[in-house]
Amino acid sequence: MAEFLNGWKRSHHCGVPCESELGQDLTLMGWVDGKRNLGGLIFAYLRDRSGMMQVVFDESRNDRATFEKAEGIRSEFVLAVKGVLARRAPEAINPDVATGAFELLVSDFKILAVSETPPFMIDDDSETNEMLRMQYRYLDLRRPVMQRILALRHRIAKVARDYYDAQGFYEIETPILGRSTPEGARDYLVPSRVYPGQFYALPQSPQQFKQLLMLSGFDRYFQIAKCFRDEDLRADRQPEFTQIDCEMSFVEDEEDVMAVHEGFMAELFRKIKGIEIPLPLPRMKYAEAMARYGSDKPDTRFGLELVDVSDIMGSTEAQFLKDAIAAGGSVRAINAVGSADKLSRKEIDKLVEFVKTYRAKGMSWMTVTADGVKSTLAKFMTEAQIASLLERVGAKANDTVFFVCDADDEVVFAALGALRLELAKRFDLIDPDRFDLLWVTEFPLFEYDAEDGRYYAKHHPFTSPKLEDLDKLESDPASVRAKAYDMVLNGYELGGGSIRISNQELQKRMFRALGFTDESAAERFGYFLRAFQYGAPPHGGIAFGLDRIVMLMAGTNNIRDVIAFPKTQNASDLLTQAPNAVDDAQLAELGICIDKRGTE
RNA sequence: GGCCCGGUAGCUCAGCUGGUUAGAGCGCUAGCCUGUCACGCUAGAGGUCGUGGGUUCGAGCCCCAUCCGGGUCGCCA
Repeated sequence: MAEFLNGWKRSHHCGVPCESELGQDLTLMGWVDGKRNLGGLIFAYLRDRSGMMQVVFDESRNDRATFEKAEGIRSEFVLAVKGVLARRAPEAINPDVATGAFELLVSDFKILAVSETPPFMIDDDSETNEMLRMQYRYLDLRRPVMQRILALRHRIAKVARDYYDAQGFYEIETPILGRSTPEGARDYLVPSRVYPGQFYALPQSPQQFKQLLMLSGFDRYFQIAKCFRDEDLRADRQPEFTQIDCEMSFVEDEEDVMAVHEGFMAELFRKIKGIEIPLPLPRMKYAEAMARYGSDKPDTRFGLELVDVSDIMGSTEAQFLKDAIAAGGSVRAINAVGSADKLSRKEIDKLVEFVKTYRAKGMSWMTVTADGVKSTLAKFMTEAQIASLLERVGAKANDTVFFVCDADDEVVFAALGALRLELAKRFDLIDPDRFDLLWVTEFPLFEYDAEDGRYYAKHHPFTSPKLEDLDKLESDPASVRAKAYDMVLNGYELGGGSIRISNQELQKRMFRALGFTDESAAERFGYFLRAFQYGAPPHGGIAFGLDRIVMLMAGTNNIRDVIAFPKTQNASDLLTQAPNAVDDAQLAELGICIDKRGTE
């Protein structure tokens, strides 16, 4: 049934022909996108990645064999079509299609491939279950919206290559098969056949290699790099993802690095969105981001900022608040302006349950009316305390104020940060056309892990501390700030980086602060530390999440939509059925013995 | 590992307090139709109700277990 092209050459893509091709003989190729058979006249759209063109088969014009063949075409058949491009009558123009004023009057055509009826509609309007879309990803990708997103992804990668090339960065590949590093995310491991019982690790990022490239004198490096992390997934997290990874030499100040890379973001928005982003971008210190937004990746497109009310609430009769503050915590509030008449008691209770998922023990609230306040806290407070509280958070009639208190500030921030986003979603406070870009700077260098009873590097152990905080490295590690920066867009972390430690003495102090002995540091990072003995230039860098950039520019909040062949939340590939069991001979070759009794 | 939501025709869904033969729209198949574009009209096919067990005179609906997909907390230097 299917025919060969037999010398036919495509003259145009389907979405391209316009005024200038009118009256010409064209040859188009593509997929049948719906057929309308009116009897002696058959219409269909032919679709390719550029768009669609209506093709017309006419019993009075076509010979009988051609017309009868046209009656047999079905959705998703692949056709090659020859015909004359004609203008449609004004009343027959389809304003919803880019080529809607034209049509191809078919003289001859070939069926290049037939198709089964697809399991779901190939269009942008149908809301098909994502499981099915992933099983038939090659069909899902035919949908115009998916074609647009992957084209966008290509153009973003192209802008990155052009921009960094123009800035003097070399694109250099680094290994996929590498060495497992103990700290950080869980590694994907690949067994070695040659060394039974030993493993390669897939890179979580090219971090150490790019720093070595700086030592090698390449001065500026970038790479569009696949990275792998064997951790649980989220709507914006996949086990394999792509970074635009950069590193540059002879910089010691964060500003030197940030200036180059905010230029990239501005270029992206200019070329992709036609939006001018004023530079420099706003900078916000980590401490401010946490205090105002309860997040190190604040969405600054709306208000509902956090307010510290510890001093006022600590002076009330509410013992549970006083205890938390005395234990080093705080009471903070969000004023949900104008929400009192929109939030029922039941909905407020739901919000209380919501913040509990962020480890908050509870949440108090206060609704303000013209007659006064109604609150779970009012019984603990004097009139004057209520008045100063309302003034502090700027509350007026019809506002609801929410309070979270905990002995651990992190819990307060996490709960109110999440509540803030939830309220914005609920009351539709976010302008979807707005792009708020900023840098978050001065991150803490360390993170204390209560379970392990030690400090961990918040970024990684090669991140440089702020030089002015050096004297606190041993005495007060929690207050040491890092030369680290994150780029944030609309509440998403788009990328992050740091100035690295290039000074050997400082690196040794850093390892000691992290609880490594000289021996254990050498054991884990020996080759890397040795490299720094041979002349390391000061350097720093950044890595952007390409998937997240595409996601935000495409206007989706699902990372799977911007990856051609994504994985499910359980890290499986529904199309290829990966991962899969392998036969015993293959395992034997790798020296791997799997105990199958436990797995049944 | 925890919590939450979902799984009924090819697709999207409805299915009441457990009660007759499980429905609708789209799609599909066949016929008619020369300006359609969500074509129209007529007729038709199409169901392990995710899977296994249980309760019951009777289960799509209730209970238990399990699989799959999604969201989220932990996790993600």
